[in-house]
Amino acid sequence: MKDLDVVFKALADINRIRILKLLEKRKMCVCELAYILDVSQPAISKQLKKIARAGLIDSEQDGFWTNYFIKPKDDYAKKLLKLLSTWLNADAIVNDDLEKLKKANRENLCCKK
Amino acid sequence: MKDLDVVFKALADINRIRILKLLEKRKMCVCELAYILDVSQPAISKQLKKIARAGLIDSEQDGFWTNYFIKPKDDYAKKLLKLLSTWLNADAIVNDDLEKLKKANRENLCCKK
DNA sequence: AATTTAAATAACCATTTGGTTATTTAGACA
DNA sequence: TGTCTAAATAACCAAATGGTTATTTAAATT
Repeated sequence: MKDLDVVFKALADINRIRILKLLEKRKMCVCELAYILDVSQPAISKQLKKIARAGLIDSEQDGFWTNYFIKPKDDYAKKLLKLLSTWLNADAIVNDDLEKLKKANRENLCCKK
Repeated sequence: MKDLDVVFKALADINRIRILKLLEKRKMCVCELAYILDVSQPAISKQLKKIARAGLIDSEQDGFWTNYFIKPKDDYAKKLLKLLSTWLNADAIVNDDLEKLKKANRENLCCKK
């Protein structure tokens, strides 16, 4: 039982949903997400940790950066992420985020200052 | 967007999940749920309100009692409740609750004191 | 009309949540 | 080796959560 409520909790926040909708498109690093959601880097780190603990995402080192990506670890995660991928695709906030994502450039956002 | 995170929030609590797994079996009144989950009547009322606002359940008057029952109001609710119905059917807590449900008798639990 | 009973609401409290700024950690490269 | 830089962690805070007890509301019965 414990596991399932952890997964639902991971999905029960607008910013975490926004993160997941972004990760549907591609791997992303912390600073890109912080830029797009317009919250601090530690806030994103904490949210990612919560999503990761729930078994929805994983991460890998990539040079300077840590890439986070969708990686469902069990049936709960698999089914819920699949559902989520069918939802919010016409949502205003999500689409604004995706617009911002197109312009986002890791090298400019993070390193250069 | 707002709607979806409200639905996930409604599912993001063990006691609310337990309530929904019970309502999968049959309509129930507040005092039956309070007895089975072993929390106070107002606690159940609050949880039910949260689940109802998320569009997962509805209620109807039945004599002295108010019956609550599964009633998904939109696609979010429909799909998530369907998933939930396939999960936790071997869960210890859920099965204990269902055992207790078999013995639960509205007339004895509520009215008689 | 008065009484009884289930459920809702109010008031309260401890814990959790989700953000912030400041600091530490660890990988990449000069 | 020493210096950058991205990400993690620590410390903090206001708001939300989920429970409690006490009280109010509203439906059903006498």
